[in-house]
Amino acid sequence: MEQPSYGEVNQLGGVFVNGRPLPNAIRVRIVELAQLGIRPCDISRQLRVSHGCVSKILARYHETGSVLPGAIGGSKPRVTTPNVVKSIREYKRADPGMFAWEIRDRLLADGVCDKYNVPSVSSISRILRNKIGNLSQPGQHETGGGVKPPAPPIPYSPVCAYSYPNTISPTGAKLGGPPGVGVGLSRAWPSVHTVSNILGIRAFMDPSAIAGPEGYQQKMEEWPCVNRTSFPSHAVNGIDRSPIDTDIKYNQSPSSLSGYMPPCPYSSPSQCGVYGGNYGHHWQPQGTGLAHNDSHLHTAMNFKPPSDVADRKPPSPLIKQQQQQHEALSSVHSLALPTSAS
DNA sequence: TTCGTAACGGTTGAG
DNA sequence: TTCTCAACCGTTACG
Repeated sequence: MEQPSYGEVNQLGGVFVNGRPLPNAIRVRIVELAQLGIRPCDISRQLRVSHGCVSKILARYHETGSVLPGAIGGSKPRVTTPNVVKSIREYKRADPGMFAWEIRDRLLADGVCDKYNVPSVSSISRILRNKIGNLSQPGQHETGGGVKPPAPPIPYSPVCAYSYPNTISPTGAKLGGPPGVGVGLSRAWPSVHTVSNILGIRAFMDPSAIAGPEGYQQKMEEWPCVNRTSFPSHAVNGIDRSPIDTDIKYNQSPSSLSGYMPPCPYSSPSQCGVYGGNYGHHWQPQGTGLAHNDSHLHTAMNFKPPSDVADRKPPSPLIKQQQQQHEALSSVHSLALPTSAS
């Protein structure tokens, strides 16, 4: 794919990459602020993220307990696994007059599939037509009961469980507005009691504080803060998402990184690129009085048990996701973000 | 003013 | 290797 050359600037002056999720750190921050009682509209203004996005992220968090973006791209796991096809074939063989909806019910009743991965009636019909045609359409293709069923052409694993993988899709970061858009937070939030100052993220969100003299002109791939290799690369939702490191197209070489920022003092899974990057020149959280009090944030970020999710989605991936998320959060918190000035 | 959400244009990755 | 398609993304605009 084409690497995004530039981020875009939204109406609030925030930088975003169209089509890509906000950095995890921002997502986490949105939830943190919300849990601190900050209104979504204030969060939107403060983080310069559209209120729609804030609303989405918070809604998603409330619904799933996850701040992580969903899995982008790819295809849903196929439900017509060889096992399902085999079962359908057996049902049809036992009762050639069986309707697709009956087969569907039977798949559910027999536990071959569950409600999440049971094929649709149309899918079953397609299976009957394409894969078991000689059984489903005896009038046309019946060649006798001894026909050896064709081998399922699909080489996927016969796993029925349908997962809804969520991935960490951290992407670019706030780098400041475009030339002329560098409206510092100090203008919109002049008080030292602003969310930014309270949480110590002014440099993070303040283009004037973080953008170079050329403002927002760097290509995305040149953004020192955009480097998804800095994100957790281990399993997400039970899926080894090690490729997640490579799916960032606008990464950078370590040399370029060091050219913009001191070596990240944080562990690699952290979003040092997001919060560090350019901001590192202006913001040295470690060892400062703005040391991040992550205890309250950890408290604030206690994720809801996915009780409501269990009924909506297969649970285990989400649990793993939340574990992943917790690690991500720990990573974020390990940035020693100065979320509290006190 | 605040908030929820549909529409939109974009990215992504499995098949 | 390339293409397709359906998932997701965040922004914008509207109510």
